[in-house]
Amino acid sequence: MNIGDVATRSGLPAKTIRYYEDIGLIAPQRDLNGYRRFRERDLHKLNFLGRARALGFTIEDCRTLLALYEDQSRASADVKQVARDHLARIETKIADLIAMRQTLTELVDACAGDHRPDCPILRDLGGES
Amino acid sequence: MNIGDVATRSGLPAKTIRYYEDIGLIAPQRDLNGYRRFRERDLHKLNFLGRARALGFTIEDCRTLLALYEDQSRASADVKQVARDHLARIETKIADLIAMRQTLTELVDACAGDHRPDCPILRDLGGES
DNA sequence: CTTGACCTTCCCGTGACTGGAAGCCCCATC
DNA sequence: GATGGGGCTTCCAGTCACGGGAAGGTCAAG
Repeated sequence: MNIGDVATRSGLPAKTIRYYEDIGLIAPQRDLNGYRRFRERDLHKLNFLGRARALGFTIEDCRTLLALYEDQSRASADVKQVARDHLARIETKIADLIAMRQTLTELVDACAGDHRPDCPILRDLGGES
Repeated sequence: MNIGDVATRSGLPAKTIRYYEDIGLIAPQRDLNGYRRFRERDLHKLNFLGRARALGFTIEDCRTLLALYEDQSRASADVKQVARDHLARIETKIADLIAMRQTLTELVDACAGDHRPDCPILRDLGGES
């Protein structure tokens, strides 16, 4: 398979796949003409990466997870720890965003949104609340 | 006031304040020695920016909001639109993160987290669900 | 006069790509 | 055999909102 084929089959842009090779996540072989040649195993790894990235894992998390994936003697505790740390970061982000949403919703609701210049949103941002 | 003073009083790092000047959000005067000289009005703007950023507005949003803030003939509808667009982006992010949290929670709960290699998290990422 | 805190500019690095330029390769068609 | 178009290659630059750190000027206290 060439890069276009695995791009289609993995759903990842070719650019991203090259990037993943650059940073050492995958190591496809090369044809004599210099083209990358991907095997099923590479495609499998790319799908793994795509799923992990979709769950919000960082690239470094992905590197760790891939290594654990390939290590038959891993302990599931190690995997769980990575996932739990990530989950904690997500919880924090959600909480931050919900706080923003709360404030923003209040401000938007309080704003008349008409042709007049008076605006509670700007008053709040300006500290004149 | 020098940059250190406004940094303390606005809660923004000096680096950030210089950056805001670089990109044209503020325009403090200069002393003869080249030091930036901030007036109350600059500090006020910085506080505005700090609050807007804390609510997750992008820098470009901030530029728009600041311009509206200074424009006495603005329409509050314009401000509201910026805030509503931003709110929509936040809602999307929250939804994405909650979906991730859901999946991750299920996977973490399903994982024994012991010394054994068998791991539902990796099985899922590997597409062997 | 020296010390140390503060200020200046400038450049590089972050994360995870994305866009684009310049150029090679391969296949099909005329 | 020339040509055209799509796919592949590398490399460089840009994204966003700063942060780190170097090299050097400035100021107030002792």
